[in-house]
Amino acid sequence: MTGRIIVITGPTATGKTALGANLAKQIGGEVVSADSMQIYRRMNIGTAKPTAAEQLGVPHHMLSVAEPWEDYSVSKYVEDASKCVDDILNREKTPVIVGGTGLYIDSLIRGNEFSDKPDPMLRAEIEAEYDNAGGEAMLVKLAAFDPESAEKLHANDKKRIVRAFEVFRGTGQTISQHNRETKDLPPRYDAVKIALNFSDRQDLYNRIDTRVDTMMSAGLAQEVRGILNAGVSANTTAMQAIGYKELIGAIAGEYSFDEAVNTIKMESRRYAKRQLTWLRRDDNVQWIFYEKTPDLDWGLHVSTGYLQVL
RNA sequence: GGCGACAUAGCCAAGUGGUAAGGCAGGGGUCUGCAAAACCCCGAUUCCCCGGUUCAAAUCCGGGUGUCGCCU
Repeated sequence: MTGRIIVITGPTATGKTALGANLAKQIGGEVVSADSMQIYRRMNIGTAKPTAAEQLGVPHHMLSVAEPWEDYSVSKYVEDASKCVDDILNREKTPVIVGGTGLYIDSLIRGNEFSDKPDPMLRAEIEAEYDNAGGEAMLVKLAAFDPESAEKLHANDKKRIVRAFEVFRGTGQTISQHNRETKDLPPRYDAVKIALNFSDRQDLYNRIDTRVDTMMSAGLAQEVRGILNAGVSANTTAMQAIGYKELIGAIAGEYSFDEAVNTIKMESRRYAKRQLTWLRRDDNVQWIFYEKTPDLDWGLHVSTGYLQVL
């Protein structure tokens, strides 16, 4: 039995949060965040995490569920978020997934199983092996047990080559076989995906730039200082988030805050571009294109229209 | 006004006689346990303009133009 869920996604700074909360309120649903960084507590300004006011009294799930020093990943997300979604469905309400982390959203919908337990020792071992042997040699070794993956991966793609070895050595099954099997399974949820974007890329970029300025005047630098003072290491995943890693350098005096702000804007634009690349290959997304600036009423109108048709 | 240096892609920049490095930005793409991450692909028929020397010029010569510096 698959439940009907709604997804509001799109690149950063397109107004997903506002549309998601309003839509959920309108249809009596609940929001489940799908944002890899809003997962973390203490990171509010820089992740544009919805404030209590912005949540409009609608229940929001999957926000601030981990500390910045904790390890978190897709598999944990799928595990936690699917519980939220199932619970909402059991209460006869509609889950509204809101966020820009494509991998999290797709994995949640498909109900991906990341069954094999992670073994940090094994991974470290394979990473050392990669560093010593080099990418090309590792691909040759990989081809011996998983030619399919070896062909697809680039020698420089250390992360995925290491993972291919890790899965095989840990489970005895190749990652390509595992992926093929999960792909063949029916999706766990029946989702209507709505993606927000702008007709003109420049409008998106302008929006991003002004939002970064807004974050700075809202005290992003203070937020970063506070997190560092709480003892969070700069090399955690959370502190590698855009806005945080750049400000850490400015706080350390490696460059000026002005330079940091410019870099944050640039990195955010590049991030938005990658998000669009992810979404464009998905034939199941319904797009809403804004002109110049997000239009909440129009977005609500169009998305409720999609819900009636689909 | 005089002297000197420099002019190469949107930006930075290598190349000083043999057929235009590289970096950044930008664009496109990949993505199944760190995903706001990681990885891949793409750019100058031409080097400020005009003429000359040469088999061959971004490279040498002459003249323009522009920018910067120094001097009156």
